[in-house]
Amino acid sequence: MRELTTTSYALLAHLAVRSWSAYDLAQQMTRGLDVVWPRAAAGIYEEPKNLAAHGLARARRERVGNRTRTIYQITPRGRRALGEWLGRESAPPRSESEALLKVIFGEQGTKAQLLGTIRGVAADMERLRARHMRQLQGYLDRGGPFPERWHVIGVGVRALLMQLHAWEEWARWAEAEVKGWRSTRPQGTRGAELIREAVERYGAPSGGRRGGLEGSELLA
Amino acid sequence: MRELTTTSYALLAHLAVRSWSAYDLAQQMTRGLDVVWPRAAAGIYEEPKNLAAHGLARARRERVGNRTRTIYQITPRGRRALGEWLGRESAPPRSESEALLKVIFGEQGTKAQLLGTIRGVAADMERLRARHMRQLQGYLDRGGPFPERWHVIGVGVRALLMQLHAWEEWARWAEAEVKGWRSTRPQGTRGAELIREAVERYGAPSGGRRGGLEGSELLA
DNA sequence: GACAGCATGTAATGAGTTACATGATTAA
DNA sequence: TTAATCATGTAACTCATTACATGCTGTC
Repeated sequence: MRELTTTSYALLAHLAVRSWSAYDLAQQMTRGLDVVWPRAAAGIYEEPKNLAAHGLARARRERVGNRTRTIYQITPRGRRALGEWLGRESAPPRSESEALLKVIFGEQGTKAQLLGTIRGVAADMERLRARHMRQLQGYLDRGGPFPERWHVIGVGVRALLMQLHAWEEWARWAEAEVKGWRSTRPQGTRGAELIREAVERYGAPSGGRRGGLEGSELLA
Repeated sequence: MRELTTTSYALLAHLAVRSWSAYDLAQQMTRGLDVVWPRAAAGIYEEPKNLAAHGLARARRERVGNRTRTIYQITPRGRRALGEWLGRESAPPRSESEALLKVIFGEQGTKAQLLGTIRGVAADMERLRARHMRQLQGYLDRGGPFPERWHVIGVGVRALLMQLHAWEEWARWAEAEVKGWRSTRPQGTRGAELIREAVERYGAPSGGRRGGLEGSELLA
C-alpha cells in the first residue's frame, strides 16, 4: 500500500464519473488525458489496486471467456478523498521540450538544423491540433460520452488550445527570425535586442485592469 | 556505460560552451534551464560520468582544501556527438499540469475549490514571470555570462514567455467564466457553447498566409 | 482456420527524486 | 567560534516506461 500520487487521483477522478475496467482507464488516460497528465498505458493496471488497498475503490472481477477483467468502482471514502484532493494546492505546471533545449544551444549546430528543430515543433503542433479538433468536432457532431461534463472540459481544453496556439505563434516567429540570420553564429546586437523586446512585450502582466485592447480579444 | 539520454545531451551542450564542475552543471540545470528540461540537482552528478565513459567528455579532479571537485571538459568526439544530436528529430514537448487535471474534474468539487485551483495557476505564473524578468533584466543591466549566446537564448526565451502569457490569459478568462457559474454542476447549454467557441477560435491554424492582423502582432 | 488487432495484464529495467552526509566558507 | 549556507557528492527508493505474454474476436 503505497502513497497516493497525482496519477492515483487522476484515476480516482475517473471513477467518480463512473465505473471503468482497468483497460478502459488506460484508454482514457492515454487517448484523452495524455496532454494533461501523460502516463504509459501499462502502468495504469497497477495503480487502481493501490486505490483499492486504500479503501477508495472496490474491485470486481468479471469473466470474459477464459480471461478475467477487473472493474473498479469508487467508494464513499474515495469520494471524500477526491474532494479533499481537489482543495489542495496543485504542483506548478511542469513541461519539458527537447526542441527548446536544442534551440537554446542552437549556436552549436548549423542554421539548417536550427530551422529543422523549429519546423519540427510546428509539425508536432499541427498533429496535436488535428487530434484535438477531431475529438471536439466529434463531440459536437455525434455527441460525446459525458455532455454533463462539457462545461469543465470546455474550460480545461481551452487552456490546452491556448498553449498550442502559443507554440504555433512562436514557431512561425522563430522561423522568420532565424531565416534572417546568415548562420547560427552570434548576431551582433540582435541578441540583446531580442532580450529587450521580450522584456518589453512580456515583462508586465497582461492584466485586465489596464484597459485598452488585450491580446486575448484578438486571437480569434 | 548506459545509453545517452536527453539529459546527457543537455549537459554535453553546456560543456560545448565551456568547462564546468559537476556542481556548476547542477546549478545551471536547476536554476536556469529547469523550465525547459527540469531535473533534480542530485541526479546531475552521475550523468557526466556517463559522458566520460562514452568518450564525449574528460573529467579532471581538482582539490579544494580537503575535498575533490570534478571539472568536465568536452572532447572532439563530444562535439561531433552534439552536432549529430542537434540534427535529430526532437520528442514533442510534453507537459503535465495537476491544476488542469483538477479543472477537468472540477464538477466533483466545489466552486470555491475550482476557483482556488485556477487562481493557483495565476499565482504560479506570476512567480515564474518575476523570476524570468529578474534574470533577463539582470542580463540587460549587469550583462550576462554569455552575451555571444543571447541570440539563441532570445529565441528560446520567447517561447517560454509566450507559454507563460498563454497561461495567464487562460487563468484570467477561466476565473471570469467560472465566477459566472452558480456551482460546478452542469451549466445547461454553456458546455456545448464553450466547446464550439474553442473550435471556432482555435480550430484553424493561426497561419501567416491569410493576411490581415494576426494575434502575434498584437500581444504587446 | 489463420491472421490481425483488440483486450488484459506481468516482469524487468531505468531514469529521476528524496534523503542523507560531510567538507568548506562566510557572516555575526 | 558558532551557525548558516555553499559545495560536492552517495545511497535508497520509486514511479514510470519498454518489452513481453497470452486470450479473445472478427474477418477473409
